[in-house]
Amino acid sequence: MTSTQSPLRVATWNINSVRLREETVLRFLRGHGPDVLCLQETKSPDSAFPHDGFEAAGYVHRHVRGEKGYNGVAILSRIPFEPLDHRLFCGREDCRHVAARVNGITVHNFYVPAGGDVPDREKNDKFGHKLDFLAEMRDWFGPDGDAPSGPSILVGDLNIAPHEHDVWSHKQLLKVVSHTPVEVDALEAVRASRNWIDVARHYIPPEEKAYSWWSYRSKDWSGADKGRRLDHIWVTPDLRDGLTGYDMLRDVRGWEKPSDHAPVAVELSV
DNA sequence: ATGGCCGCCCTAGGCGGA
Repeated sequence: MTSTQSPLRVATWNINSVRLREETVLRFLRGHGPDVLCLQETKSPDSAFPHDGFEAAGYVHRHVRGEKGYNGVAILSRIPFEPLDHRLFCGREDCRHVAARVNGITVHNFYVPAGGDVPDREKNDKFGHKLDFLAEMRDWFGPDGDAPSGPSILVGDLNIAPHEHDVWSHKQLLKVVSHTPVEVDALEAVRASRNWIDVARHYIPPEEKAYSWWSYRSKDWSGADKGRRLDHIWVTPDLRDGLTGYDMLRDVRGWEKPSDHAPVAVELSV
């Protein structure tokens, strides 16, 4: 029986190639020191995952699911965990989910499909895939689904910025994939499936802008600040009273050769 | 105010990202 009162810190980061940015991840681990780091878009087959550097940095527990070139998720931890079975979505073998049980808490790491350019499933299969993926998540966590029960944390690049101030311009992004009402509704249905708490908005007032992603295309990403909050940390209501902190690590987006996503992190006392 | 930028792949233009 695990019994701790020490804080558990969990971070999530779309790293956009873990092999290209191994040193960047190590810099983050040394500086921020989360207990658990969930990565998305590792873009690495498992046989080529850069285990050695993370091992040396103390993240000796790892659960990785990668494929060549696309997608890929991983959980790195300096505390022991029980690897859990991943779930396949939309009948595909792609690597968009991985899970583990840490100190009695189930941690789900997701990379939701981006959805392509056109927000219409009749014209764009990728958008249909995104909506179908979200519907399967909703059903899996819902009353008739068989997702693991008990205290849980759901993190990842969910590729949707749900609230008005999760994007730089609500009005200008209403028809842009990541902020369309149909996607926002689909994500809300996932959230409602277990009454997940959106930890960022638990701490940040709704009228305050909050972003985790800025396009590579902007010459001055920070000055222009046309971001979106695509990366999320949700917890089940039984963990609400354990929440002790939340961070969006914007500075990391400004490091040398950065990912276009910044890490976000939660701390809880469990 | 939308730009055009990244990273990947049986190395070079095409795909996916969002």
